[in-house]
Amino acid sequence: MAEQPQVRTTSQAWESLFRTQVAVMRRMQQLPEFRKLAMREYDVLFNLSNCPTGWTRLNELNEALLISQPSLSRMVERLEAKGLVQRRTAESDQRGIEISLTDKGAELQREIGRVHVRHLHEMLAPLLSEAEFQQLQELTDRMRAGLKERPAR
Amino acid sequence: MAEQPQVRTTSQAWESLFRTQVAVMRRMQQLPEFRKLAMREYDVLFNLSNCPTGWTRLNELNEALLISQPSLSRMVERLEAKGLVQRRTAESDQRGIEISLTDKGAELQREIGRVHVRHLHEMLAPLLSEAEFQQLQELTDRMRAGLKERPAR
DNA sequence: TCATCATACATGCAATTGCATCTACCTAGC
DNA sequence: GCTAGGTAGATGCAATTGCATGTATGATGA
Repeated sequence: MAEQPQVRTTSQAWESLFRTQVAVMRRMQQLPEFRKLAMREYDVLFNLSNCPTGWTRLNELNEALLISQPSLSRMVERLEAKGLVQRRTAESDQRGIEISLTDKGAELQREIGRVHVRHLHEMLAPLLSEAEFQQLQELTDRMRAGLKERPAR
Repeated sequence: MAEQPQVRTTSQAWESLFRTQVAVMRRMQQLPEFRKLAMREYDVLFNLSNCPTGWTRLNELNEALLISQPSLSRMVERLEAKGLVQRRTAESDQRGIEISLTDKGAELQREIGRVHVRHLHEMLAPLLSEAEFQQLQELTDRMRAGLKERPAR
């Protein structure tokens, strides 16, 4: 049976993870690619591109982001105005909205995504070995899986 | 000699780390403690509380945060107006500003910090073992150490 | 069936943010 | 010493954000 983690251990691990995220993000934000589209907006396109059916509910999308519901609502409005996403009311629930990428939006996502991945790799590859990155992913995947069981609200 | 990581491995590890950070943050933001002070403002107090000398340069503080320099400049202004931080011009460089917590600011930081750590632990402890959290910290610490050698700009 | 309550998203509005730019100070090279 | 170029923060202003709340639809129970 695995040992129960100490308070110091969990909080220090969290702080280290968090600070690493900040350090990487700061470097990413400086890339010229994010002049076209703010990081947060790209994040929306990216999340939409990962959805298997193509269409995502607004509230579901909101859970994957750190912005408030009204902010997302208006951001989607702007992205729609730019022709990057489409909206429709959900069939199963007339209150709900479903969103998907337009061709133009999908294209832009891929374009930025390629550069994004390339820079990320240049930045991260020297830091850990293949096995260590796999280990890191395994640990964080399990954390998210565990969190999912107890939803945010 | 450790194997050189693949592009897929680094980008997937990053995505997993990033998503985990979002999932944890979303849960933290909902806590009633962050009514008093926005997360970003707490983050400033936290960073100041961790500084050994007590005083931190504005630009140095900025590097630990994901907000722009003008935003931080004004946020510090507001925190000063609330009596949570103090400012003074740096001795070594008359252009620079140094910031530190006031007693009131330090008190508030500790108060929120305690609750913060407690909730964090309740949330994270069931997810991984003691050893795994240590491993996670070790990996992310090394990532940051490696990033530090090649500064953000 | 029909009140009652919950949920999904939109909107008014004040606060915060970022971009571009400005000012003050520092550093180099002459 | 002085000028050119760089760095640290501050500020004007438009855009974005969050909070509180509104509107419409869905779910529940007497």
